[in-house]
Amino acid sequence: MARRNNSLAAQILETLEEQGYRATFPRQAVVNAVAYQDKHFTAEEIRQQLPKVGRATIYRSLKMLVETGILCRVMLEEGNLHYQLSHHGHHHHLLCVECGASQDLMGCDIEDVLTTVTAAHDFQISSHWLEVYGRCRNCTQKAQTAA
Amino acid sequence: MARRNNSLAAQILETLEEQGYRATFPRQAVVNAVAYQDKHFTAEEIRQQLPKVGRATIYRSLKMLVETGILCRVMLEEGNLHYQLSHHGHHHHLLCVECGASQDLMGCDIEDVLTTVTAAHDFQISSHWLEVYGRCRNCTQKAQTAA
DNA sequence: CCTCAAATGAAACTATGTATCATTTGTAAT
DNA sequence: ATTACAAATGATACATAGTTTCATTTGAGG
Repeated sequence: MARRNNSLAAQILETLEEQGYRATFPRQAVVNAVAYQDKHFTAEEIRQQLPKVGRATIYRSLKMLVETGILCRVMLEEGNLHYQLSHHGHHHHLLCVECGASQDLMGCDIEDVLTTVTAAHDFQISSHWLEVYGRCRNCTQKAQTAA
Repeated sequence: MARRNNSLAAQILETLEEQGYRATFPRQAVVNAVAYQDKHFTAEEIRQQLPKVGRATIYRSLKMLVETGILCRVMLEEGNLHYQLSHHGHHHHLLCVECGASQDLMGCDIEDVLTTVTAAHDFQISSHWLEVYGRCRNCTQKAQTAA
């Protein structure tokens, strides 16, 4: 697991270097940290895990990682923005409101629905943002066992 | 136009009173202001329009209006949360990135798609959030004329 | 081992709220 | 009309999430 995350971090750093970003020590620390997370996370959480790295640097690094497509932002139900690794291109998230787990929803079938529906409104879609909230398999089972 | 907005404001205040909220002067000012907006707006925009009302009161009133279902929040593409009147129950928004106009998307057809897609993930949906970005009819036409 | 742009960190600033608490005000009962 | 009192307000401080500025440091190429 740790190995896998390390190689993931290495892979991210490689991508960044290819794009002309310097592999500084603080940057590497941030990349390691985000590769290590198993849930969506906030900038402040990363900051607490890396007390030696300056606050501005954490925010700058996360912003850069979002811009390069390595991270994506997820919107929680209450309206808070978190970050998480973005393994794929366009995709959406199934967010478990119980445990915070997040699954990717690939093959965005709603595109078709949206094009049809919005055509009636004379609206030209450029993009959309969808978040789905609910309970993952584990948490559904737990709830049933408890009841 | 002004008359219609005034009656809208009156209607909102009536709803609030029915729910046990007192019709204070600052509160009426906020309700008038939000009824007067023709686009989604921020708390700060309302505040600038009502310099005599305290900042905390503006935020408290907006929160209350969201909780009572009179306002809803919309997420802009960059991640900023704005407010707008919520005329209906569950609905989504078509947000014009050009002029900021927002149309409601009723009859949420994506529910069905979501249930089907997420069943494959053993995920129990409780809610979802969708925002659609693009260009409204006016702005599409303007762009074509200009080109 | 220089050089210099890129990156950093400290600190101040912005935006968007929430919490506290002493004071004011609507409302319902008298 | 007066009063009583909870609800609401406003000033202020605090919280969170992020950006900006700028003097200093550092990584990478020559």
